[in-house]
Amino acid sequence: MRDADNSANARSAAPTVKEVAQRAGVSTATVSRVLSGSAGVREPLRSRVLEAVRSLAYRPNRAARDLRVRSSRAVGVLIPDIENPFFTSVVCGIEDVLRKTDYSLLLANYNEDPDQEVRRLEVFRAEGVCGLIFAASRAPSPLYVELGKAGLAMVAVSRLLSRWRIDQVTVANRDGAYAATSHLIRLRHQRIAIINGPLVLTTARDRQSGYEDALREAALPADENLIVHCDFRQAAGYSAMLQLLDLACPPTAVFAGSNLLTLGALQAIHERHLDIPGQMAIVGFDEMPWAISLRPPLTTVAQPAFEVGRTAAELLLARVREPALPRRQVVLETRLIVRSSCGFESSKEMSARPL
Amino acid sequence: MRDADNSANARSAAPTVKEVAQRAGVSTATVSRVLSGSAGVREPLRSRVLEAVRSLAYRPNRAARDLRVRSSRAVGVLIPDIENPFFTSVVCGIEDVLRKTDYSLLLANYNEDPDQEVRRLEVFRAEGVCGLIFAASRAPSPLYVELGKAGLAMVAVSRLLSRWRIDQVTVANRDGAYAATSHLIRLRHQRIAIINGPLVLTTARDRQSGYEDALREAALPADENLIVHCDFRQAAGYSAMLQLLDLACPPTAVFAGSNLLTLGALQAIHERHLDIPGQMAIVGFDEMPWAISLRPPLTTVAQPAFEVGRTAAELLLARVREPALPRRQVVLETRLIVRSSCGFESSKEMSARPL
DNA sequence: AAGAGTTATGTAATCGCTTACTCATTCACC
DNA sequence: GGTGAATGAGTAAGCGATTACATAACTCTT
Repeated sequence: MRDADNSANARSAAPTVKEVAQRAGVSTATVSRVLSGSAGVREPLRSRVLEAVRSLAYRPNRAARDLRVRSSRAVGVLIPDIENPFFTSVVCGIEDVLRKTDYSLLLANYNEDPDQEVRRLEVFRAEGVCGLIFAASRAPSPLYVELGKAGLAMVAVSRLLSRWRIDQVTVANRDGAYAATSHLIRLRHQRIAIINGPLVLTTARDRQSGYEDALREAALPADENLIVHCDFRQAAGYSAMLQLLDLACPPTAVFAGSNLLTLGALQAIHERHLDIPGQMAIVGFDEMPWAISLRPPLTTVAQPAFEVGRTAAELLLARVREPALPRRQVVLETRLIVRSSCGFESSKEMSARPL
Repeated sequence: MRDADNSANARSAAPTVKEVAQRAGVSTATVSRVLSGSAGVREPLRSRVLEAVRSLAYRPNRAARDLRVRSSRAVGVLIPDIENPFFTSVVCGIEDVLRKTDYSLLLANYNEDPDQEVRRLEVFRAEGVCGLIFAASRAPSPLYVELGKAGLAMVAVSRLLSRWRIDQVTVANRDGAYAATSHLIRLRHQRIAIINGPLVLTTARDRQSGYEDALREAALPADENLIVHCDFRQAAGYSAMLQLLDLACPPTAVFAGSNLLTLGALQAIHERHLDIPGQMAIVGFDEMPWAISLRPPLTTVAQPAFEVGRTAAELLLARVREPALPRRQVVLETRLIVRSSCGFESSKEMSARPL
């Protein structure tokens, strides 16, 4: 029962173990053993196999291996928004550790869309990834828990869902938000707004706490109108800022809960031709390589995104190799970088600010 | 010869065709036929199979399918720099068309490093992608041609290597650069510098031509000192700009040949506390969502990155399905977006500029 | 030097799926 | 109604790798 020649689409006959074995004068088992680096194959054969592999430019067929072993060497990385510099940095961190292993990285972006999110997850499942690093959407699919129950190694980054008992790596969101808000308070702002992501996400919830804690500590009233929640996209930040600007009594400062929200807010402020920080101070969350070239240079809470990625990859690898490991949760530090989008403690603008 | 139970890592027994067949009371062949949507399976059986599939939540095992068919349903996308917004937009475009098919996307980033580039390519090869969309590095690996010869469907985006005879999608780089430079000339600049990528890449070469053409046409001398080549990273743009600024007779305007170069140049100018456009005008290449929030709002040549991605994906799919198609090369338009980083035709700064 | 123990290699089954081929129907037409 | 063609469903052979088991080839030890 020969199949028809389907050469059309196929690359011209890649060599197989069989051919390598033949050329080296050994069995396929021996070839496989040499390649997997395992157990003993003695010297005469060993190098003959290696030589045959080299001369044929043999690369094992992944599909065959995966089928046989029932698990692949690929880790899936699922991010909400590939156009968000924070996540791209995280990906770079993941790559940095995976590069040194023989695991490969499958990246998928779901564009903050829960439907696409499950679609991508299914692809990963079908593709048989051996592990998954992800940042869930605002409305995370139950598929995650299902995959977890099925024994897939997983680690959540950045956005956590509080009740999940899986490995996680995130940053000190509360502290960062607290630092940002305190900075604004120290600068004598009284009406401080926050533009934040959806509270389902711990990211947003923790940043919210930091903001509220700082306000409370300074005995500043919390004005409901100054708190706006939206998704994490730039367009949302833009509308949110517009909404704040249109308030009867608008804020004098705003804390934007993520880089894209910051960019959106900035855009709105500029469109209204307001002076920053003179008429509106702004502090962001997340560092961007071009933050210094923004108008004005942006004061922001920097997250160690690259390190988040590195850590996540390390946790994942550890769990892939040792599924029964106890659950770990790592929290990395944030750092307030003061540039000029909020003014300075003793600046002229400050004293000129209307109270 | 039963294998040992390797349940440790494996997900708990996913259902197989066999089980579906059993439950539906048909043969595995029938199940497969129903699922592949092919040829005739008559009504009583057809829906029984579908029902069984649903009730077992059956998903075909990709590894098995790929092994059998000797080709996968995954297209590889290889980009030079995931932190470059241009490429992330391209990826979004690709995703947008792939999403509507049953092809999945495998994304890899090589971080402008030729070594990593071949590493990633090998992974794709091993993973058995059915097609490849890529932007090659400054020193592209011969592995590309090898893959091409082996019959892999490929399309090059953005960065072309002139002698390759493969499907390509790019933009009107010469025209864009010409427009940018002419804009500067119209604004009465005489010493116009260019910070550009390596000339091996058609991207850089074409932008160079546009720049030179505009200069020549205006009978402006081409000063070697004002032309600097480097890689496409932000750090390179930064050093390049510094180098220009340190010239005995520095330029009054600069055309930066990509978004990251622009950001780097901007940073250098800001660090030197020079006024833009008063002391240094700048025009960039590539649009960024936050271009309007840059200091100052950036005048730039916009490329339709998303469309580049869409087109590339469409070309690829067409070629996967019909490998013998004649080679196609599509060039998309660029558009100069004038904001304020170059000043305006009749602005005060212009007349005040020292000649 | 012979048996026991150890290690190196080969044999062949198997992973889950697709599909060429075979056989059993059904259908159309005279 | 009988024959040939067309169509539906089943059988089973692989795809290329890994690996349990069998076997052959060594070490030792006494």
